[in-house]
Amino acid sequence: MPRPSAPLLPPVFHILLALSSEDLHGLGIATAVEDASGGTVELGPGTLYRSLKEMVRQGALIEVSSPQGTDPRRKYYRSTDLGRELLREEAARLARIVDLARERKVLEGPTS
Amino acid sequence: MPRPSAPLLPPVFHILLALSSEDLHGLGIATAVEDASGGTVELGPGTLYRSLKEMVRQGALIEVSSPQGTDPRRKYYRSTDLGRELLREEAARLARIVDLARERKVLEGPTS
DNA sequence: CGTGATTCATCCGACGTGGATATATCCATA
DNA sequence: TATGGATATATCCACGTCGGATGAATCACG
Repeated sequence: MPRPSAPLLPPVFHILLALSSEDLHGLGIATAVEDASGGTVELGPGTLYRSLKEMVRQGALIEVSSPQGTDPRRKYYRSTDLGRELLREEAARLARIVDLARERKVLEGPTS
Repeated sequence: MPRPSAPLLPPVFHILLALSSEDLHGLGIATAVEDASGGTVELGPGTLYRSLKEMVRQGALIEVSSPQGTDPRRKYYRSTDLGRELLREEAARLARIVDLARERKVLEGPTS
């Protein structure tokens, strides 16, 4: 069971971020997360479906009817107000950390 | 054993960030991380000392002599070039994610 | 001195992760 | 329309990480 408010679990955060712009189904979320992060974030099926189930139970996501013409096996998900709120808080938390890193000039250095 | 390049473990990242501005000893790092993150990141002794040992082994940190007048039991650590490089990469990775969140306007919403 | 606080360190239970695996069903193609 | 590969959801399990509990040494202070 995830923690109440504290830092969002990374998979949950990335799922919410993927769903911030459009409804997606399970595997669609996985690939969206994968290439939105440049391949640095991996979402195995175990983590994926476990997270989705838990997020629906928690009220961060709802399942919506599949768009016409798509594989009927797909289950599409949409972020709720709660989901957007959780995402916003976590993004703000990360933003503060990145700002701190900027203040300390840790982002400067060898141009990779 | 940590993964090769992939996302830094959060504790390692926060330790490197804490050491980016000054040399600190174990417990000093823990408190620095705690309040730099506004209390959202906790560093238990288990995670702390395990991480420090591993980071020294890996070459991300070195132990330095304690400043004069401080508790001699304290072991002070300093970030190495490798440590700064790892920190820079991870900070850049987080910055990309935050930027993506900004593009999607997820940071806007109820003024908390 | 001696008592409580500080510091480092290790151990262990709890939990999250992602791959392996299972099952069903869709789609392409012949 | 039959068949095989791809797709999709779902569960299970081994592994790794996390942080608290605990221990031991030593410091500061009355």
